[in-house]
Amino acid sequence: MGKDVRVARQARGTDGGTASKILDVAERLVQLRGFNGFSYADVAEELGISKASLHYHFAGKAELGEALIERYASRFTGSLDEIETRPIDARAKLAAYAKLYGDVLRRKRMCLCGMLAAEYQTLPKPMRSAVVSFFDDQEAWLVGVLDQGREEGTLRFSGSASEAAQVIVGGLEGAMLVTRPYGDPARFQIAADHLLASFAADAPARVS
Amino acid sequence: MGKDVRVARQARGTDGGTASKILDVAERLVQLRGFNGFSYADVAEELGISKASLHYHFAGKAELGEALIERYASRFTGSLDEIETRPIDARAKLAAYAKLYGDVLRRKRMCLCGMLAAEYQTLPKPMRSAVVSFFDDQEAWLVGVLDQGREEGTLRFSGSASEAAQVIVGGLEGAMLVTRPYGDPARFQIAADHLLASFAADAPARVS
DNA sequence: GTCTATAACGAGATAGAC
DNA sequence: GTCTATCTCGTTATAGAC
Repeated sequence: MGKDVRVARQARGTDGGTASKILDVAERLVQLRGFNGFSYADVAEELGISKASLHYHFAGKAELGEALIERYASRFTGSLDEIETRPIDARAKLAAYAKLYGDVLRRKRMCLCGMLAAEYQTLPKPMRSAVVSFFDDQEAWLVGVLDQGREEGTLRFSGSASEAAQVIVGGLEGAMLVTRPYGDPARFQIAADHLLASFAADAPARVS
Repeated sequence: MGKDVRVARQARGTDGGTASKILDVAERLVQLRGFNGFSYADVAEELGISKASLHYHFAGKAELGEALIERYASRFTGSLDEIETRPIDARAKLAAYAKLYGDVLRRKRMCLCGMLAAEYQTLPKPMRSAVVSFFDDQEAWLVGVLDQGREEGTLRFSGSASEAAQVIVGGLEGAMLVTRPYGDPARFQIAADHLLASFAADAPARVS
């Protein structure tokens, strides 16, 4: 493996190095407790290293936060690409998309960017931009699926594909948000199924 | 006005006294920044009083938080009662319900309990219970409206009314959550309209 | 009911040795 | 890369005067 690849993986926190482990722990803590609900001390203790070492890898909490979103978004993009490679129709792609959210919830976590959306007003500017970009990316991918589904006849919706994509992202994030206090994944599934059904073409259109 | 009423109003923060003003400021700060995103110092400075005075009215942040949810839930219940008095069908009641959320969002705020749901894992136990109770109350009211709508033929949905209520609460909370970073209320409205339409009976049923 | 003062703790961050 | 030690500041909370 060339040095460039190694450096790139390290920067992205995809290898098994310390930076990667820091991101793993911090990511879980943010998804569970929020960006304002964890500290460098929490991460350091869990990894058995000092707070000072954290600052070597990530200058400050803001930079750590940026790296968290970047890696999370990158992984999500990877999952979306993988779904695109499957020989399935658009409706099934939508179901696979919803399952990504369900997988996060089954690990007792909130979507990283959904959590950060709640804390949006307290975030440093670079993190804010990254959160919005995450949602933009999600919706751009969904627009492609929705257009495909409308063409092939598996999906049906009124308004623009962009609007429909916003409805889907909001619906899934909200289902995660409200489900977590109840600790019952079935609750999420009901909302997700309803949402998907409201875009399916195999039932008569209902959204005027 | 009798002493009992006065004491009760004071306890609930519905009069214009100091406790009420503290709740007003704290409520806005939590809805904007989250429970872990504001401090006693923030509230004290805005009101021009000392932090120590805050502790006279609310022993600690946890007690302030409980009082916040209690008052918020109580006001919300009042709004639901008011909707119930209107001579309108269930579908219109559902639209009025969604408008309550839209009103919050137009003030740039997140639903108090939606915000607290994100921070759920970091909340003191009494606050957690109060948050869950809030959602339970919302859904109980919605169940009544949904049953009415199904009987009178203005609403249509598959599954139990309870499940439908969960879908509605999650959908509205999620639309608020994702809309706020964009600062565009129209985004919320699109999601809310879609949600309402998916339960309306004037279009053919689509949720299997 | 409100104040000043301060305690007690935790947060993010830095210096400099190893 | 990682450490110990330290700094500075913010946060919650309390004591006690007025």
